[in-house]
Parts: sequence; structure tokens; C-alpha cells
Amino acid sequence: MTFYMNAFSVADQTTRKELGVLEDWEDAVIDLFLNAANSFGLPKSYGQIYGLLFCRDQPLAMGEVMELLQISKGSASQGLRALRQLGAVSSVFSPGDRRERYIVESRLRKLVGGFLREQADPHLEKGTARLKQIENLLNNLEDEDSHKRGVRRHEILSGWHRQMSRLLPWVKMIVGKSDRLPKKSSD
Amino acid sequence: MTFYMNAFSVADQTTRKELGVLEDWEDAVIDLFLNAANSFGLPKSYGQIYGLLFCRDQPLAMGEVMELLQISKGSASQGLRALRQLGAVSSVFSPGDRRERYIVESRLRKLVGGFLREQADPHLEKGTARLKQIENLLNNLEDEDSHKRGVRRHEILSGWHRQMSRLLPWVKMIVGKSDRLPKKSSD
DNA sequence: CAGTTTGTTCAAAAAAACTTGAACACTTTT
DNA sequence: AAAAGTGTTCAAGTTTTTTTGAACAAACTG
Repeated sequence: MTFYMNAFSVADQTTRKELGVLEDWEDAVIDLFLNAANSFGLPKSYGQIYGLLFCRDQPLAMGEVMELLQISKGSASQGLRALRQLGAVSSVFSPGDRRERYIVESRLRKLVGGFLREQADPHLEKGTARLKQIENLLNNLEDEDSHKRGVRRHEILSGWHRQMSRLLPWVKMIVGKSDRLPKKSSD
Repeated sequence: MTFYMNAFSVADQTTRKELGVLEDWEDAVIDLFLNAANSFGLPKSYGQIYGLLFCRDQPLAMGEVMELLQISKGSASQGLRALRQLGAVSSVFSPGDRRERYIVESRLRKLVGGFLREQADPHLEKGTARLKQIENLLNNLEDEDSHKRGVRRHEILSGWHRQMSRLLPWVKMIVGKSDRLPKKSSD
């Protein structure tokens, strides 16, 4: 009934490592991040890449990411760029190797901070501009009733905008509190 | 240079209302919500519908929404359903009219609450399940090093999950503080 | 310098998300 | 009970987003 659930039997576990294949739990973690990326409005390949690097102790080069996840050069390149931009991934160089290698940022505070900076902050700024534009349209308006109605709506929107601006700093605060669990030994 | 910016001249402002056409400022507000919906991961038609109802003092029937926004029956029906589900829209009946008519919820606290309930809470629950699944995969594991590595990752993810769970109640609190601006007269 | 490795770009292909409208179901009106 | 009004559903069509891979650039290697 569930014969082919896994592509490898228990006896093959060493073989798998040699072939550069993912562990089952790694697959599950990667899938978790794939779904998370989706619900944050990011392409799923970004989630996969983050998830893979998250699983590994050693930094991986782009080619390794491509092979392990079976994704194209383009996806890997763009995904890594975007993740660096978000501050979710950073690159390191091993001496004697020309390739750039990548590791994740796994402190939630930093991840949330980067996400808010890249996604939320720009929206708030655009919001300011839009509110101004609506204000202008309301001023070139004949109809008195419509004007009044519009002004009321503008006030509500401004209130929302203000509240959202207030919220973000708190989010950074709260998430930052007790980050990463205490580790067994060094770090 | 900007001759055809608006489809109607100032002299036509009464005509516009008769034709059941949107005001310029209403268009702008609707567009604002269209974009906002997009960045919250909701279909843009949902944003348009919310935006239109947000602009109006009187509740609108589905047919009116369809005509004013030039969207199909299907989009209107589904959009209104989803918005009601989120608690962003509610329906009322006028006596002597068989049609259901719709109005928005414009208290930010309620909107955020509904959004978190429908979107964030389910994700947190799925997260719990996924973490358990990963834990299981880790237990059926031969390789000692991989197991240790996996356990560490599982700990980190559990920590994130806990923090997110903590965050949501705070968000509801903070947003709820000073809702809606003080109004001029009654309401 | 010709060849190799590493990584970026972007037009085209593939996949995913959204919208449409026709068919249907249920109510009310005549 | 036929006709008209209101609203839902869902398969098919459209649009948008994401992924791919070939062409290119840059940096090393022998």
C-alpha cells in the first residue's frame, strides 16, 4: 500500500548522502518554508532555498543549491539575491574556493526586521502618497455632499495609517524578546 | 497635455451620478484598497469591493457592485462571501426589497481581528502539525549526526512558532487602542 | 590567450491565481 | 405554474507570477 513512500530504503541511508540527496526531515523542513514563503507572498523557490540552507551546518554554493533542490540556475541566482536583500541569507567565502557560499540568518528578530523593512515600510510610504492624492481630488470637487463623505473616509484612512505606523516598532520589539533557544554548548 | 485625464468634465458632475458612475476620489480609494488587498495576499477584486462599499454611506446590492466596478457576477458573489467570512463586510436588508445589501466594517480592530483569525491562526495550527511531523521523521533516523542537526533545527522552529503565537494577541491589543477618529457630530 | 568555472540577465515557457459567464437553485411575482 | 429576480457554483478562459535555460560577462587557470 505504501511501498514507494520513500525513494530509498533504510539500508540506503549512506548512499543517499553520497549522492547529495536530501534527508526526509530536510524535505519536510524545506516544504515547511516553501509554504511559509507562499503565505508571505514570496515565490516558493525562495522558501525552498532558505529552508535548505536552514537545515545545513555548512554553507552551500549556488550549484549545490541548484542540484539539491532541482531548480534552475535562474531561480537559484534570483532567489539568493532576494534573500540576501531581505537579510535572510548572507554569503561567505571559503579560502581556496572561488565560489560564494551561503548561510541563513536564523534569528527571528532579524528576519522579521528585514521583512518589515523591505515589505511593510514601502507600503506605508506609498500609503502616505495615496492619502495625499485623495486629499487633492477632494479639493477639486463641486458636490458638497460627496466632498463631506470623502473627507470622512480620508480621515478614517489616515487613522488606520497612523495606527499601522505605530504597530511596526512594537512588532520588532516583541519578536526580539527571547530569540533563539539556549544552546547546548558553544556559539 | 492632460486633456482626457477624466472622462467627464466639471459640467458633467451631475450626469455622472445619474449614470451610476464613480467619483474620482472613489476611484482612488478603490484603487488604494485594490493594492492593499494584493499585498495582504487577497484577490484584487476583494479589495475593489471593499473599497467601493467603504466609500458609500448607503448599503449596496450585489448588482450595484457589479455595475459600478464592472466585474462579473461570479467575482462579486465570491468576493462578498469572502469579505463577510473575514468580518470585513456584513449584509443588511431594506424592508420591501428582496435583495441583500452590503456595508463594510470600518473599525480597524475588527478588520485586523478577522484577518488574523482567518489567515494567521490557521497557519499557526498547521505549523504545530508540521513540527510534529518533523519530530517523527527525526525519530526514525539512523544517522546520529543528522539526527542531532535535525533536533537543533526543530528547536529553532518551535521557538519561532511560540514567539509568533505570543505576538498575535499583542497585535490585536495595540491596533485596538484608539480606533476610528473622533467624529464631528453624531453616530 | 583559449578554456573553464561562477554567476547574472531576460525573453519565453510553464504554472498559479483570478475572473468570467452559463447553468443551476431558490424565491417571489403575476 | 410560468416568468422574473436574486444569488451560487464551477469549468473554462484570461491574466499574472514564477521558473527556466540560453546568451552573456567576469574572474580565474593552465
